[in-house]
Amino acid sequence: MSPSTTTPALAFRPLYKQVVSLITRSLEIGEWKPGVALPSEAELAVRYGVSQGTVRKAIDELVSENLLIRRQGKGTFVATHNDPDSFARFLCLAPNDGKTRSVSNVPLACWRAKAGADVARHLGLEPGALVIIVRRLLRIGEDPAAFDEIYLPGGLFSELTMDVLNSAESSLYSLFESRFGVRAIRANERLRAVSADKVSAEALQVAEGSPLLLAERVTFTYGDKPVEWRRGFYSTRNCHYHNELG
Amino acid sequence: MSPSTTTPALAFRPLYKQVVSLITRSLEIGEWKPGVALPSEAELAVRYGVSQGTVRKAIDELVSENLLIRRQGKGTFVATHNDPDSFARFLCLAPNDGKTRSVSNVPLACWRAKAGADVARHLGLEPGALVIIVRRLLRIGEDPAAFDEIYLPGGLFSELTMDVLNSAESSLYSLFESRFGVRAIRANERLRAVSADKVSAEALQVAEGSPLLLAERVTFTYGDKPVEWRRGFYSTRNCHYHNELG
DNA sequence: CAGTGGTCTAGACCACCTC
DNA sequence: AGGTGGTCTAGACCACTGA
Repeated sequence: MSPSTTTPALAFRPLYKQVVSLITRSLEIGEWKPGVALPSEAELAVRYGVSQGTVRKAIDELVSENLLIRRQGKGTFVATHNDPDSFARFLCLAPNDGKTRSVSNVPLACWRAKAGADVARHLGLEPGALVIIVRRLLRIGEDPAAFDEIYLPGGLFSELTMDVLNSAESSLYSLFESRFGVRAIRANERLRAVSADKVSAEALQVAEGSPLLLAERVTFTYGDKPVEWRRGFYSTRNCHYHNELG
Repeated sequence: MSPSTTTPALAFRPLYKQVVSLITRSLEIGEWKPGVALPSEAELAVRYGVSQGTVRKAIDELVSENLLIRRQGKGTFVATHNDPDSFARFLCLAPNDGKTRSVSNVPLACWRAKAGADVARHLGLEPGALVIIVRRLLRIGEDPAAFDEIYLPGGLFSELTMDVLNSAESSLYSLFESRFGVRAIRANERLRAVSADKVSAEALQVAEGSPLLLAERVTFTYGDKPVEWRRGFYSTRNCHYHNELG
């Protein structure tokens, strides 16, 4: 893998970027499972035929993308949603008073349907393809905080049932990861303010017509492949959606 | 600046972190103004008595914090809100149809007042201190999209008047930077869904009671010093607030 | 103690921009 | 041609972890 043989004149691709690709591929095919340690930087350097510095730079990039986690003196680990650190990484809701409360997940329903045009587009499926729909309530402390309708591609989650949802003790992304081998990496969210319809008003125990925060989310796994489309209605009486602008 | 003399046993501080501090300080005191080029990495290495690699690592960090911008072959520049790249960096509103539209800023009012407990707390001022309050409308294309009430510490913006606001052609942060030497670096935002009161309904041309997105923002400059507290009401009929979760 | 990631250096060479 | 940032290397040493 010497630079001279792998870098055509017009599309220069640094060595460390190639190492990024190779490591990503290994993550993708499951060579290293979530939570386990990668080989040491020195070993990887030998494996890829580059210097340790180049491996470090590649890992730097993957750490900044939240695919890997470094722990000094221990090693470099594959990120996982089962970890306490990145447990509710995609949950932007927080109590107004700043006190931390337990978050609990209450599955309400789970059924199969054919994808409409909208859902199919967001999930990159053919219209009419099988999708699994999950309704659930999220409680923060005692308060019902979010009412979510979640659309999943049938091909990836075929074993998902109400029983499976009920047996899960942790977050949905954690369940997706350990039970279905689907790792959520990043997500795009769009927020709007809407009036509560009957169903969400009831679930969230607010008056029909109350203002709610509507969050529509597409979640991606490796290779920017969409694996979830979600509509969440957030009650912002006791909570808020927080965002850091950098 | 050898490591042995500058790193007490219990609080190890890497050299490059110290360089980060030194560069930040120079930015803070205005040694390098927004938009201009820093000395080359080699020059900085000499200046700080470290290797070029260490300077690079320091700059890497400042680039990732959006304080500096690298341009290969040209140099490293101080980030600025006047730049087309980072023009509306803190604006998360986008049209639903994805088409880009011009964003225009319509100042509505500007007056002085004494800070209430809330505002004082967010701005780190004494209650009763002088604050300047600005009301403005943001149009995206032709649509009124946001109605903002902005609280600024009187000490930093004493020259701010309606005339100044009207004469500004670009974003507010750009104005703060070039006219008042106050550089907005990052911000924390809290979102809620609320019902439109009379004033905001009128400004945004929606029915009173319509659901609106309320964004409360604290903006910080160097050293995590708060310089702005803002309440923005967003109409999400034609726009949405977008957020990327990594 | 040995193994891991983290820092720092010096030097070579490459890609990009401008004159 | 000469400057800038960007990549890559090899090697030394430091800080942290756990047996």
